[in-house]
Amino acid sequence: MHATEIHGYSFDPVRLGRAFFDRPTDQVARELLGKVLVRKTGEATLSGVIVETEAYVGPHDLACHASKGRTPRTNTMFLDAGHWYVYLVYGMYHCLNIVTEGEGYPAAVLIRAISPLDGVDTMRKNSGKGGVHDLVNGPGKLCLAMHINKEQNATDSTDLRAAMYIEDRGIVVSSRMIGCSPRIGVDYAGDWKNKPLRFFIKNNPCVSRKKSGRS
DNA sequence: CAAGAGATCATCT
DNA sequence: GATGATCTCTTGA
Repeated sequence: MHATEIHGYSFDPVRLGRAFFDRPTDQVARELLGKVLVRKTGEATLSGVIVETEAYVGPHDLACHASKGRTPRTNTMFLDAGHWYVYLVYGMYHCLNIVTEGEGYPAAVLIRAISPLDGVDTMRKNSGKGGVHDLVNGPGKLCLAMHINKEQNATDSTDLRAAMYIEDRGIVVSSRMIGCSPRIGVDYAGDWKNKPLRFFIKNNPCVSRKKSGRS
């Protein structure tokens, strides 16, 4: 793939390996900002810079699916770090997560929004509509545009043959560019609904538009 | 602009 | 039988 160039300085992309994801979930969620999600389908390569994430930190986190125990669905979150966890919400939209921390410990990061890089035309075709900024600014829309579904569930992003993975292209996101808020859509989660576990790049036009802040 | 409803179904009780 | 880690559209101030 092409190297990223910033101020004449070229950076060769590096695919993130298991060690990156096998760390505390909130830290992984923060550091995923600025990394690049790459999705290869038969017809195209789609990619974008991750600009919004949420951490679901373990079985004690009442917003985390795994707080209900190990079931056929949540089993994916118990896999080793770096696996994809994809599920259907509201009978209609898929959500893309990447498993974090060690095998047997259920936690993951929800990828909520990206800023498109490659394959914008294909994304628009998959979505059926939308301007560049409205294509992938939300977990459901992101999966629709990038043609992500349960076929990717429980696959390993760190496998060299993987059709979907995350790479570092040398984009630097300093801590003062990062905003933080409660997670979205988890009002049922008791004490956990207010925990600041949503992370986003401040003032980025591709961050999903919903309560508590784009700034 | 904010608030509310409806779509729609896999998953778990 | 109830419930969502969402999104879009409609209503009303």
